[in-house]
Amino acid sequence: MTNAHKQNSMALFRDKCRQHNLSITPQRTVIYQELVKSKNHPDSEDIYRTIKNIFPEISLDTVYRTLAKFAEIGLIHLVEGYGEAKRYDPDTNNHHHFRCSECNKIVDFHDDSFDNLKVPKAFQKSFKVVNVKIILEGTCDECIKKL
Amino acid sequence: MTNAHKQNSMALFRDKCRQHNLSITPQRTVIYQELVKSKNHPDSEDIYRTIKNIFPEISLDTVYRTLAKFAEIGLIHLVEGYGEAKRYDPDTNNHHHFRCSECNKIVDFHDDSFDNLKVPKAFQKSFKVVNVKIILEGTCDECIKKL
DNA sequence: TTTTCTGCAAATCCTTTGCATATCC
DNA sequence: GGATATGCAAAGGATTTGCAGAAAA
Repeated sequence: MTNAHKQNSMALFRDKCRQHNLSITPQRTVIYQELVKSKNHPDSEDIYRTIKNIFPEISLDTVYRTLAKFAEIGLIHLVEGYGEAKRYDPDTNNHHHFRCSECNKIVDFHDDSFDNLKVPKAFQKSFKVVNVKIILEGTCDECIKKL
Repeated sequence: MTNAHKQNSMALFRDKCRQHNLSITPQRTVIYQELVKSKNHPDSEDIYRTIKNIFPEISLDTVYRTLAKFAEIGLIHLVEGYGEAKRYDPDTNNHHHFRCSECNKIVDFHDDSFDNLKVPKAFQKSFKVVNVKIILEGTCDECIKKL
């Protein structure tokens, strides 16, 4: 996160909380601060461990609840782990996936422009990229009808 | 999976198993057959439930072990759920992620060509796509040095 | 017959939930 | 003061593990 973003982040935090009628508690404040400082896309345990030092009475499930809530209101993003079970695909040919956020259905699709993406040069130099995974997220045709 | 693929799939299964010195057991055979038949990217429970009818003595952890093994040798792909804890990102600006398969580190990157992908027309018609998630998978600079 | 796999049960890891108390607005 | 959040403890779901017997190469 850039410095400009860091400076504004606490204001963003307060605005977002007010918008969604969330109380601004010391726990939430500290959790958000730690998250903004972090560089490694932490999980709840990571945040909990860090905060314990400066806020010993905080509980792990508050961290879980708070991070989930932050993600729900769009203050932060969930980048790994969806709480879902592992799901498998017997088709190993090149294709991509759409996942419906409502019913968790996964639909395959093929698209040339998605297949031919060039990995950024900065990565090719020092990283070995084996796979490019693309997931479209949204609402599927059936769920649109239901809503 | 197309008919051509289905016809070849059992041969593929046997070849891959032989290549990796895996015994061809009834359990593995049935699990792979069910997976090929499936259309919905099933999880271990789904496969287990389906197989129970025709193979009542199979155990759930065999299904878990088998699917993990199949994915390991590249016979099938893991498409959802990484067994990892949920991880969060305080940066809500447009960017993408690289994840190291060795150390699970997640690195942010920015790239215009990735930002400007056009969602396939077939999807725009009947699906509502809210987000395009791109994850590069591979080995990071530090882990390359270690290996 | 030697290696590999399976089934069972127990354990583990991540996460959620119910409830009483404490805190925020 | 009423709504909301927290902490604790217990429960839950998904997955893994250790081990002994069974099946594969």
